[in-house]
Parts: sequence; C-alpha cells; structure tokens
Amino acid sequence: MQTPVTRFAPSPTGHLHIGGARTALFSWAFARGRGGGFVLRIEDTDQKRSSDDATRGILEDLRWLAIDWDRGPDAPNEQTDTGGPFYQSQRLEIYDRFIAQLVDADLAYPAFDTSEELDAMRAEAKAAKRTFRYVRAPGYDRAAAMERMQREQHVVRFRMPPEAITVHDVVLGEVTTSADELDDFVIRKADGFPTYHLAVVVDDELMGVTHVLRGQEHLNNTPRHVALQRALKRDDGTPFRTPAYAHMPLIFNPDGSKMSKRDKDKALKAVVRDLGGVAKAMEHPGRGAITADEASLEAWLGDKTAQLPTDALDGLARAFNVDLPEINVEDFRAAGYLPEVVCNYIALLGWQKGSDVERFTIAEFVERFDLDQIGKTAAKFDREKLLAFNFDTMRELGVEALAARWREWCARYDEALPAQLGERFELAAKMAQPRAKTLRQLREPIAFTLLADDAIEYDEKAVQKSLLKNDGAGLALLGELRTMLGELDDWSPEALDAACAAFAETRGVGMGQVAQPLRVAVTGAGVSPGLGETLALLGYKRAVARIDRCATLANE
RNA sequence: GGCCCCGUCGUCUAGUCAGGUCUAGGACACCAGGUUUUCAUCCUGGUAACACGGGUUCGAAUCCCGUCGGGGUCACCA
Repeated sequence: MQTPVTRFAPSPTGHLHIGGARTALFSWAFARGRGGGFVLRIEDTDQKRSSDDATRGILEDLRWLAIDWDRGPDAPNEQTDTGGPFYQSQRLEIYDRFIAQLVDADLAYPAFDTSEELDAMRAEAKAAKRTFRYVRAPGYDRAAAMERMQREQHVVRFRMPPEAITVHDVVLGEVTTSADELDDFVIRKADGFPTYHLAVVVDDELMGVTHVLRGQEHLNNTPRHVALQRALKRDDGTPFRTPAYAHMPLIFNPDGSKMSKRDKDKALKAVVRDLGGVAKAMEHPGRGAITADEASLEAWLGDKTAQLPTDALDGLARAFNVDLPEINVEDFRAAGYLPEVVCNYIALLGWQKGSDVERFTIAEFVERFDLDQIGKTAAKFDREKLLAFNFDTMRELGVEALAARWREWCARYDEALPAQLGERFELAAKMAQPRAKTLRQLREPIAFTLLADDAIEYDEKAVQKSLLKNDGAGLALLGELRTMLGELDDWSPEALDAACAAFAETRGVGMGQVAQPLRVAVTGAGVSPGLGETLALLGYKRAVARIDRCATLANE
C-alpha cells in the first residue's frame, strides 16, 4: 500500500468537540502507524462564523491531546511545506482556478437566484411533497450567463452528472446514491468563497490526502465529492483521485441524543429554571459573572433555540457552581481528566481490536489501530467509564508523577492551591489519590486543610456520635489525646498512626474510639483520609488549635 | 416525509465477513460478601444481552427477507 496521508480539517467556529478529537486521533494514528503524513487544515470558508480565537483553541486542544501534525498551521516547516497554505481562506486563488476550469468546460455554471427565490422554490416543492432539487433549466442561456456573471453577484453551481454514484467506504461498505438524490450544488458562494464541497475536494487532492476519516454525518456528501473528483483535473492534466473514505459512527449522549455544544446550553437553562427563573438567578451570590441584562437572559431562557456563547455559558456555570456536561476537549481538560485517558477512552468509542484489551497507551494504540476495526454503530458517551479510566490511570501514575500533573493542572485552573499547600502538596496528593477520579476532585478530600482553623463547621451528627454520646466519652478522650499529641516530636503520618494506636491500646479501647473524636475535632466531619495523614497535613499547631476550638464549642 | 446508515448485557464492546468450539466473553455501572479507625482504596462472588417475525440449514448472534426501533441528511454551514 502507498504511504498514507491523512488530515484533520476542522472548521474554526468553536472549541474542538470531543467527536472531532476522535476523528483527529484516528486520522493521526492511522498515518503515524504506517509512517505516513498527517495534515492539519483549517476550513475557514465561512467568513461569518470562523474566528482566529477558535483556531488557536483547536490547535491548543490538539497539542494537549499530543496529536501533532507535520504539515499545517504552526508546523515547524510550514513555510516550505508543499500543499500549503493550510488556511482555506488563503487559498481562494487556487479554488478560483479550478472553478474556472469547470465553468470553461461547462461542468459548472453561474446562477443568479436570490435566497428568497430559492426559499420559494423549496416551499413549493414541499407543498407538492416533492424533494427539492436544483437543476439547470433546459433553456439555460450559457452565453448570456457568462456575460452576466462579469457584473452581477452570483454563485457557481456544479452540474451534477445524471448518474448514480457508488462510494466504497472502508467502514460501511458500498453505498450507492441514485442520480435523482443529487442536484446542482453550489461550489462558490456569492462572497467569492468556495463551499465546503469544492474546497475539501481540491485541498485533499493538492495536499496528497489518501485516506479521509470523518464523521458519518458526512456520508451523504460523499457522492458530491466523488462527482467533483471525476470532473476535475490537476494543472498538469492528470485527473483527481478519489481517496479511501472511512465514515465513523457518531457519538451520543447517554440519552441517545447527539452530543453537541447545545447540551451545555440546555443544561444551563435547566439550572436557571431550578434557581427559580432569571430574576431569582440574578440574586444568586455568583451573579457578578452575569454580564447580560435580565431582559436578554429572559429572552434566552424562553427561546429553546437561543444559545449563549460558550464563554458566557462556562462563566455562568462557575458562578452558579454547577457542572455543565463536558462536550469540548477543553471541558475535559478543565474537569481534570488526563489527556492520555481521554484519548484511550474515545479510541474505544467505535474502535476495538477484537480482544479484551481496553486500556492502552497512545503508542500502543498507534501500533494496533486499523481502519477495518472501526465499528458501524453509534456509541453513547459514558462518563462513568471515562471517570473509572481516569481514576485507574491517576493511581498507576504514583504519587510523585500525580503531584506533578496536579501542579500543571493547578497552574491553569486553580492557581492559589499550590501556594496554599506549600510543601505539603505531595502529602495532599498522596492522601487524595485513592479518593479522587479527576485532578479537579483531588482538592476535595483535603479541603479541610484549606479552611482557616476557626472557619471549620462541625457536622452535628458527627459531633453527637463521636464526641457527645455516652456522656461525652469522646470529648473526654480528646483532652488526653491533645496532651499525648503534644509530647510527640515526630509528626509524620506513620508516627501519628502508631501513637494513636498505642494510645488506644493503653486505654483498652478500639482504634475507632480514638480516631473518630480526633477526626471530627480537626476536620469537623466523620469522614477524612487516614488519621495520621489528616493530622500530619494540618501540623501540630493547627491540629491543636482545632482541638481546642472544638472542645470549647462542644462544652457550650 | 424522501434518501442513507445502524440494531449483542443499563453503557462501551468481543463474537458476524469464512454458520457448529457461544449453556454468548471482557470492561464500566449495579448488587452481595470480605479487609479496614471513618470515607475511599483493595479482594472475592453475582445479576444482566443476541430488537421482533419469517425463511435457508442437520445446525443461525452469525446468511436472506420483512417489521419495528434509533440515528444521519436534505443550505450561498462545515
């Protein structure tokens, strides 16, 4: 087989979607596993929706996932690469050349319909229960049209040949589309930009792409692309080739709906409703993050199709302290998933080697991956399983490596934490490791130490159960424990555990009788990591301060 | 609605192309038990699926047809 060249061609209209990440991962792995090339191309032909910010975000997301490209934006040798530039908006002359080629051969033609006229035609077809198809009128006056296109705004349409087209898909097999399903589609818009269909075909040919991996939603477009490939010739006269296609199954939400950016919007609308509507939400402590006015929010809430920008969505979610569903790669990063785990998990969504092996490194994936193992069925995204994978990987990392990853994550999402923990950072990581499934959750098991000593709130049930019950037996023990702790000069977790065990031994009580009062006194709750670790994390001064405050409060 | 794709435990899937070794395997989740100073971790065990109906065959999860169900797509978005 020829050395493959694959590509990932995102449209920079937002963050990288998790489904897009899988497409990128598979394309990349396929090329890397066979010594092939991987191209990154930015499909920014929609002037209104594309943005540089989105492009930057997508590049960053790909890098985080460790997906690298050898040709494309920011590639080391971008300037000398063949096939560039890799932004479609910079390739307009190239597209125009091929469009002219088609028009000259009468394989494409200018059309002057307004959008109102097109809408009317569609409405008419719908009323007559016909499928709308745009085909060039039999009496089309080409000469007049060619003259008219010099001075009038127009689109260019491709003359779809009246024949059925069969696509040989690596995943789905042969898919045939009959001629009456296809019409004369637009290849250049009125603004002079090519449409996706034209640009993708021209670029894949010119960039030497041999295998196109993409989502199944593109399956219906493929016959158009094949028709274009058959009509076009390179400048040297050689015909375009049709690459191998592999359409991958879609990724769904657990409820079976398509996983999309709109899910976040939907989730936030539900949150605002739960809060009691916009007016109530504006009274929420986190309302400072709300930049929109009440009226526009009201309009948004009342309109099912209205969507807030992603950044506004994320801002509000933080303000209301709710978690929105993770949809974009950036969401998973912020939620504290490890990139290699995200790759491992999404690889499993629609791909399986035919064995029981589910956990693998990216290098192993590259080695094993092949197109014929891609499944046909859409997969529901299961966060529980992702969480389980992330948890396992965090454990396998070992404390030191985990702490390093946590630090990296904090630098971006929880800047104050490392400073707060100081040199106890690694101990905190060790304590939280078996109790957290994400880097973000690592904070929770050790949150008690982040509070000021006089700010901890005591859980009444725990106080009752461990301190006050049996005429305050626990409270009484607490006083002795304080003394015992004061005599210790080794405040390591091990020494503390040993001292508490010895104390219990001499008192003739179980370890639980000793541990629970102490635990409640220093953390406020009946639940915390191991007692020795819990005390060590606080240190002698803070632990004693908390014990004293607890005793005072309990006596009141 | 037209066209297209898909249908194995709750979820992701192995098995389907080359029908028997499948009383259908694994993972996540769930349930039960064990270890443990709490919570977790950890260990052991368990529940759970071939969408339905026909056909072909000695034999069907696997091949064929139909039904039902789910999804995609019908733009001067990609």
